[in-house]
Amino acid sequence: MTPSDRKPDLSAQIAQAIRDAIVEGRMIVDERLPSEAELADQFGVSRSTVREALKRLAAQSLIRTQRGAFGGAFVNRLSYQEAYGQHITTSTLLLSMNDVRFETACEARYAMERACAPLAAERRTPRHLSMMRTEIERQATASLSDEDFCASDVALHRALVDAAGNPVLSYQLAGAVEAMQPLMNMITFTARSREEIVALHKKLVDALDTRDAAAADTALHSLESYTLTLGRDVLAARARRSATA
Amino acid sequence: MTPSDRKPDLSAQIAQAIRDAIVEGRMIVDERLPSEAELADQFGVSRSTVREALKRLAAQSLIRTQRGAFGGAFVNRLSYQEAYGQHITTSTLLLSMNDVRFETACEARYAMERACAPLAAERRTPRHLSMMRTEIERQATASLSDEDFCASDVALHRALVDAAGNPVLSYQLAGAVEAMQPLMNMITFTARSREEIVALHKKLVDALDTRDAAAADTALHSLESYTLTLGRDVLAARARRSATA
DNA sequence: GCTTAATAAATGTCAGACAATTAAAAGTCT
DNA sequence: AGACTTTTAATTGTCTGACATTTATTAAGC
Repeated sequence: MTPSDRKPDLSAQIAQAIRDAIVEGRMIVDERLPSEAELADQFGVSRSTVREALKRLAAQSLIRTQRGAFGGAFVNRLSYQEAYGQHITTSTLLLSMNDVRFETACEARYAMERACAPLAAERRTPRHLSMMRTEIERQATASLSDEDFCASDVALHRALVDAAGNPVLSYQLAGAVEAMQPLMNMITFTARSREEIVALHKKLVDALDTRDAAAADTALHSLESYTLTLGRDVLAARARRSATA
Repeated sequence: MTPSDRKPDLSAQIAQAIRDAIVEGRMIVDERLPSEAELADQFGVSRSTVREALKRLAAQSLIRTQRGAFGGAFVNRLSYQEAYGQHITTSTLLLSMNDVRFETACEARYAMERACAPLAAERRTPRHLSMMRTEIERQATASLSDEDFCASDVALHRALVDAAGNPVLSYQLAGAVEAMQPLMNMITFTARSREEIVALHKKLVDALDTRDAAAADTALHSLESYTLTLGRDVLAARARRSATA
């Protein structure tokens, strides 16, 4: 009855049928799907329609295709790498297209980072610490552009997340952290604010170094409120500009 | 040189080109893409190839299509609803296909839930509390199947996440919580274990009711370790069975 | 002015052809 | 027999052209 529940395309229906089979485990990883011609027969549609369905599934990394004899479409083992990529694309678009407030995204990001701070404090390796310290040094470089500063910030926080040693957590948080980058990029980081951030980053790494979960939590809270202040200033300045213009 | 860097299909290349335009903001929401025929001209390919590219984008909810005169493909505003759906599908598959250990998924899930507990304690409305209490009552019903018990568990935890009042956080966590369900479904909940879980759920809701973030955190910690125990028992039993078989 | 019919633009689907790729099978030479 | 080469068959990738279906606009008729 609603305008959106009209029957979808044949290719969408077929894609959904195969997707269900994969998600419900009726088809297992690396299993070969019937050839396009066979699928066309089975579903009673043309090969073009089947191909469109398969392309939909390929776009979600559910299948991969191989040409040639004994080729075909195979159920794809979804790798963390592929899942990361999709999650980041989706999260970035979700934020940019829905006018998500800076405060909201910032809050979500730091809430999630705090979630992995205790685990990171427990499990961080020397490699994690040195990676984070390398980024902090880079951030102290005066000649760094705002964009590069942001990128380094993301790299540091990514290291924090990875230090928790839980790939599922890393996957889930990658989207939140990376998707924030475009929002962060609109901030102009003054020399003063960079100093402040670098100091807080140092506190954070030192806390992880000494396995002090509480101190790490505090550092992240400080970082959140400071980032929030910076973001608010930018938005306020922008609002003033548009009011006078 | 690696086997994977061979040039992808034309339809994949075209999809990527359009995807870049959308992600980078060169095409804005609700903007109409050229017709399939025009795109075929522009890219110098046939209409079929263009269609396959568009289906890829549609599978990611990046575009929607409308038939008829003045129809065509339009840049789609990615809704939270669509993003949820994709995130859940991806997360579920990632977990089921990569032999993620129960412990890992469980840890990630509760770490993220604890992240929103303080916000939920602050912002929960009476509606959230009553929703959670309704689910707890249902969980105390002896006749409930294991599957329904799990579903109610997910509903309760979903309410907890939503109580944090941050849609971005809700989106990110939906995947983690829902993707756990298949793993949880393998657990047989005895009457004794259900009592225990219901008691912990009550503690959690009471903590939110009194806006006691620390108590909520404690309840979630207890829930995590208890869930972990249940999961480990199941896995141990399964290991015994397969050893004797 | 309102209703209805024609129109045109677009996507959806189909059929058939050929190109490109690739693993297996068959053939050939030493 | 074994190593190398050629052929073959299966399968995906791409193109062309046609027709069906949908739908907003336009025109016609009353």
